[in-house]
Amino acid sequence: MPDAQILVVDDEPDILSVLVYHLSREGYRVTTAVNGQGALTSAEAEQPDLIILDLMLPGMDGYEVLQRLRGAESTSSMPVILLTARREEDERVRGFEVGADDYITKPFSARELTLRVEALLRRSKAEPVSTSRRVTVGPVVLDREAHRVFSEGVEVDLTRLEYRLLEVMLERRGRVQTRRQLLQAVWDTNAAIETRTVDMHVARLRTKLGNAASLLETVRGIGYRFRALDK
Amino acid sequence: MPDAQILVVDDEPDILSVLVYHLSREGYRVTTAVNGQGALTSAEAEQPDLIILDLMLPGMDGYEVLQRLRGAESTSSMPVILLTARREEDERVRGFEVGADDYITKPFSARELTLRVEALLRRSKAEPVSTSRRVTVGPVVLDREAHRVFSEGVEVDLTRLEYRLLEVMLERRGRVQTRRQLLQAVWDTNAAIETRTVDMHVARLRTKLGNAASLLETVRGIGYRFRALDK
DNA sequence: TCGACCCGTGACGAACTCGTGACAGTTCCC
DNA sequence: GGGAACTGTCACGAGTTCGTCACGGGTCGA
Repeated sequence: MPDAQILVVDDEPDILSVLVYHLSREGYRVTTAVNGQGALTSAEAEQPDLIILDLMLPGMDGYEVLQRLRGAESTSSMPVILLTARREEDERVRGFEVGADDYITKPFSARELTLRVEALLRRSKAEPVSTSRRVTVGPVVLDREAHRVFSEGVEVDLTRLEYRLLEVMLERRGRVQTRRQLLQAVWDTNAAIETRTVDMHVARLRTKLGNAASLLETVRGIGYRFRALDK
Repeated sequence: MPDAQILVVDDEPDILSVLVYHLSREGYRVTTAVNGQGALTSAEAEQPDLIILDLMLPGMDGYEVLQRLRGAESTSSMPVILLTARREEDERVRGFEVGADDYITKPFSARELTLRVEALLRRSKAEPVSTSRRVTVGPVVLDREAHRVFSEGVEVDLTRLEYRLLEVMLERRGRVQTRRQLLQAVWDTNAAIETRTVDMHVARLRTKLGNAASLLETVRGIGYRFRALDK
């Protein structure tokens, strides 16, 4: 975390200054933007290590900013924490679907802020999630070449969908995946499948993973997340 | 990894030069090609130790290049790293299916590049896959010179296709092979053959292998795999 | 020409996989 | 504390996949 640069985007001066204050005190370099256009420009130009983005902005709202960030090559994998007053699940779901990495609801404590910032920075530094023929997360090993999976050293026998589901969850470890996202990633095209079916497969996968099942966490109201274990 | 020769295939001058720069600096001999035809020719002529292949090429694209490499005897087991900007899963899956050994997504760091190159060279050196006169995996011995096969010390009499199928499975032991891959490897050219026919030959091969048949595993929904018994 | 062998395909049953409804357990909010 | 929303688990039927059998066409040598 030392010397990381953070872009804070918020149009309310009060909140902006609170954010800047806390983050600066923790030793981060902070830059700011007060609207969507400025956010995009700064993100592109300064390549910050993390962005904190308010959803409610004049003109272009947070979703659109996020969507555009994800669309551009140079910012597509930039860690983003969404900031919102709304507790609505729909909002959060939409946020994760558009590609948010984490979420903070107002009002928030300084401690919550820094914890989330640290966690996200650590995570994105840990692994430039890329595709290799073998993925290891804690006690879980997935070997793409052999198409085999081990949990705590023991081979586990997975069906095609279970394997695929695990593969996706491991690749996107640390990030919440909505049921819809999982459907899209695991079940090819927009299959006409109940989102509840995902739960079923998660359950089956968990029983087969044994003790490691606890790493596959439920995020109530949103979806699932495979815990990212930093080394 | 000292003195290994690498063939880099990319039509974009910028990326090509970056690749050449980094690889040369690491001490590799580097040759280049800017399109599919040139890649095939160079691979054939220079027998590089590794190929880095961009997916997006003018004319013949990376998949086709890879497919042709895998189809020709002298290049069929050449280690290939695919290079792509696309993060899509489909692309990756397709890449592995066609026979890529690894994958790098743009943008990549110099470090990631050299790590993957080293890993792959090390790996392919470790298992001198092809053209050794004799392949032994557990109780199964295939003697290329004598064109004979033994299972648990007993000679087994195989037909031409059975022999070829076993040979391919042994060469690629530990890796899942889809029916399509097997068709391509065993039945030369894109024969118009039902994929189910592969099953039939696997079954025939199994009965002849006796107890060793259990090493030739079915991976439901995917294909087959010969269990790798590591020394 | 004939028989022996090899090979590709269709058919079919067994085993497995998967999606869904139902219901119980849990969590969250008021 | 009570109710609503959400999640875990069970059971079951439909669909898929795979192993095996049977058969017919093709090839090759005698």
